[in-house]
Amino acid sequence: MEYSSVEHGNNHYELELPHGRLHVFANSDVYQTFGAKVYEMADNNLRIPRHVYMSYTPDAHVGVGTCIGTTAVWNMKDGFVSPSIVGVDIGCGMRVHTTTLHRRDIQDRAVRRALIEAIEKYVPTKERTNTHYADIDIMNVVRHGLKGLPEKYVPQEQWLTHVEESTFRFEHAYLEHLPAQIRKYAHGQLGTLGGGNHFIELQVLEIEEGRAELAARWGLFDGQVVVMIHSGSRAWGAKLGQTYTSELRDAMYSWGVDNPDRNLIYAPIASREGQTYLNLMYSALNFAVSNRHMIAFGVREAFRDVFGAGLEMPVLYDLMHNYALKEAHRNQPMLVHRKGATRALPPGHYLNTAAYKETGHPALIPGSMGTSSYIMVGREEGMKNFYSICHGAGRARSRKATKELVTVDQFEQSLMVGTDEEILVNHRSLQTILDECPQAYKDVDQIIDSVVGASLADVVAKCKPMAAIKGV
DNA sequence: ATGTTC
Repeated sequence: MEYSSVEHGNNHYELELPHGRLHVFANSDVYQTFGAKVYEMADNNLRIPRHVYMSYTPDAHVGVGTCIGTTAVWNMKDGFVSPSIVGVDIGCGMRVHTTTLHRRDIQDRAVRRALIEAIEKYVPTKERTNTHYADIDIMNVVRHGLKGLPEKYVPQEQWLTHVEESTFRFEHAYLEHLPAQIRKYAHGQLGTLGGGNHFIELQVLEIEEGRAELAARWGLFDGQVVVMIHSGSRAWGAKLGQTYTSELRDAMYSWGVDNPDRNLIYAPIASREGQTYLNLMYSALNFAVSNRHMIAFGVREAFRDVFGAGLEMPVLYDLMHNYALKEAHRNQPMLVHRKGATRALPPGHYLNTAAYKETGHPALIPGSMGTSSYIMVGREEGMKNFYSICHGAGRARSRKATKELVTVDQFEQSLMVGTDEEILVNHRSLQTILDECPQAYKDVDQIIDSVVGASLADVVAKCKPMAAIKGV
């Protein structure tokens, strides 16, 4: 594929692909790692008519239909919505809770082991087999998000306000078109972690130099113990994604729409099919934010078992990296798809939730197991990328290739097993989660350097992992 | 990522 490119400096490249313009944000080291496949994929996405904007963040890598690390924007009035550019794990996102604990309070591995076991008791990775949360009406949750949860599951008022959205509003009449069987696992899966790259980590903060004031305003301090959660909408979103990928594929066929990639699915926002997907997608976002809320509720129970019932765990923030949101940009209503891309709004931006209007909100960026995660804040210059930054390190190689390349021994070494610095894991053997080892991912520090160098966001704190809980 | 199924 032939294309020309312009280097703007500031880790910003502009590529003229056959079907349109792609912006790439990466430092030169990361930029050089992008192969032909990600550009081919971008070009297929650029065939979707009337796109306003498309970009890759430095964590971009090949996904189904669309690369993970894509921001893609259409005008609401004549644009398209794509289940492929939302991704299969609708509403997948990050959440951080703070504590008053200091690193020294969990340095003892017996304490960390107790926390891991307590968390596993309250937060299953697959589904609950007991009758917990019988008073939660799952249809209320998918309609109203956090506001559909009984009050007793809201430990502090700020659990409802320090989130990207507490309720994603949509036309509830579309619930009539929910896939058959979608309710089957929903209740038993609320407040459960899931598998793959999803995790709960105990981390310790290192406040970035010169950022103590903002950190303090957010309730963060050096050496603080925090809990980072990465999970999504479980089977609810997966089922919706599958069903509507297939329905929209049929519609594309009937309209005679042709794309070289038959895994790239899209429909006009105004079409019946587009509207059905878009509305039901918001039910998955409500499930996802409520799922992370209930996971956090379980983590809080676990911490109280270990440290006493006086302990509170305020939420720092909860935000997503797989969705399509209606946002006003350039005085126009736009549909902003973020597939493995995180919104990072600057101080004062109107889209900020009230609690973070003045400072901008924390943008939560996970690393990989054994490497740091980051808490960042957006910059005004981020406007050039519709306020999107990376969603994490980004995969460097497939799960299969990772298992062939990396040994359990190497994985153990990267977790410093057997030393005082060991990062504890809930799994007895690392073999089952070998495809989640740090070697499967790009170097997160290079990704963060790319984002900072592009003036999209700044680092507020680095989060060092002390213990990790993973599903399979 | 997901539950189910060859």
